Amino acid sequence: MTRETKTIILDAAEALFAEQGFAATSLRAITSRAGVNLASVNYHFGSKEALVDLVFRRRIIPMNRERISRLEGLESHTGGSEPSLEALIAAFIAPPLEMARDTGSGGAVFVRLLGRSYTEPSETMQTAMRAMYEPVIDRFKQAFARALPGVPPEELYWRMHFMVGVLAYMMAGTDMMRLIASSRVSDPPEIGDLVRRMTDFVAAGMRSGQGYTLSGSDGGIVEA
Amino acid sequence: MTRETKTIILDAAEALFAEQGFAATSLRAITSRAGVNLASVNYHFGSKEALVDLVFRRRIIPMNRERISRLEGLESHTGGSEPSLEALIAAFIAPPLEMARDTGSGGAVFVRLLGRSYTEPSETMQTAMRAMYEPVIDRFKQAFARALPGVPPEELYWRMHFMVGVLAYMMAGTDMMRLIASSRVSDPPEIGDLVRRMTDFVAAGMRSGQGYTLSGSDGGIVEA
DNA sequence: AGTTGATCTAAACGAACGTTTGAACTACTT
DNA sequence: AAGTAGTTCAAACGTTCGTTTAGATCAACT
Repeated sequence: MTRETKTIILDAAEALFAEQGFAATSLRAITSRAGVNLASVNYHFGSKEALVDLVFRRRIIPMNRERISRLEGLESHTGGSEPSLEALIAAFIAPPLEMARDTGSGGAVFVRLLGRSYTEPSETMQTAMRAMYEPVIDRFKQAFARALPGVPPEELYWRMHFMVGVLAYMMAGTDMMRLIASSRVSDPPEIGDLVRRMTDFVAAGMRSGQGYTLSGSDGGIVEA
Repeated sequence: MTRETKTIILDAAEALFAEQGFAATSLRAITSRAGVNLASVNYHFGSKEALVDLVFRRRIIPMNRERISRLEGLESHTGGSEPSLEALIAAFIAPPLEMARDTGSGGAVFVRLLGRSYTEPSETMQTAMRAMYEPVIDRFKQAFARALPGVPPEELYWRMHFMVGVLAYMMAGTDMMRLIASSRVSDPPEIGDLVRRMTDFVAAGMRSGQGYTLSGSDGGIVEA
């Protein structure tokens, strides 16, 4: 069956890309893991590059649709009042993290791959990511601006950057600190817990300096 | 001269790794850019893998020494009182970000590379990073625990994760949002500004739920 | 001047890469 | 039963990879 082979290849490629990266993963490794012929990739996808593109497109598009959907749900169900900052953040970060939970359909593997790809420098990857993320970032930026009227646009821009950084790192799941930590804590992070921890952290960061915190950051610390 | 050739190769490799990643960068590309013979890499370093290792070791070790040095400076100069949370965060994030400013000696290029490598999945990279980061993480963990007595160890563990995530993403400098942003803001981020913005964001996040914020999340971490 | 040890050079090694080819196989139509 | 369009297959294409080799070049010391 046509459909099956393509899917099998996509799944195998996804897993290997997440484990080793794009350049380090050969078509032979992919087809071998998928149990299909080497030529299948070029037959069904045209090239390795096109395969990479489809691996991402297949998951990112529904994931971002889910984000937008949750955001619109928040905006319509609150009546006149604005959705809370925490709700906005959760709408943005929960879809990928919940995807990480579903180990069955390969979502978990993809999330790791996506997390790594946020910092992928290749031109192809950058433009592809940009195209897929543009509408999401735009919508959320407006929502955050309404939820944080006291934060100037430039500052908000940076804080959204910071949020993306936190999310990308957790998605990549490198767990640098876990590898190191002398005091090992709860090993399999519960997704609901993680979303809540992250939401609280990011929300506090986004509100900082608005009179909500006691943060006494004097510029003096910076220069040394 | 022995010293020079090794250094020239290290610089060229560093730049290309940052631009394209490890696997996508060939020894021929490195030696060509460095203007040396192809065999030089194997002669001076033994293998490509050993070259990669040295590229990191050369910069990370002094960088982490600087972090520890700033931390010790804080701890000794405050007399009896503990250093502020903001000061601790700045001691951790400023060295790499300031390194990103020095475009002359290649520091800027290395910071991008290092940021990307936080999420590098290869076994070699992971264990190398672990060995270099272990002492730093341990020391800062203790300092943060003293500065945030109300945050339970497990929660603190996650919040340090979040801090590393923010830092790694900014170091990688992918600027996903900048590529997208319809409203372009200040283009070359001033390092001092960035350190302050990031410190404020992370500090607020680290303190969240301690009664310092109005964060309305229902999480059970409420501290008197 | 000549020997020695370190460094550089050009050339080649086998292995692995992405891609292409033409024939075999499969399922379905007429 | 023959034909056809879609798919799979083994094999090979030319290229590039990391690494190795043997000889040239150089600086320093007896």
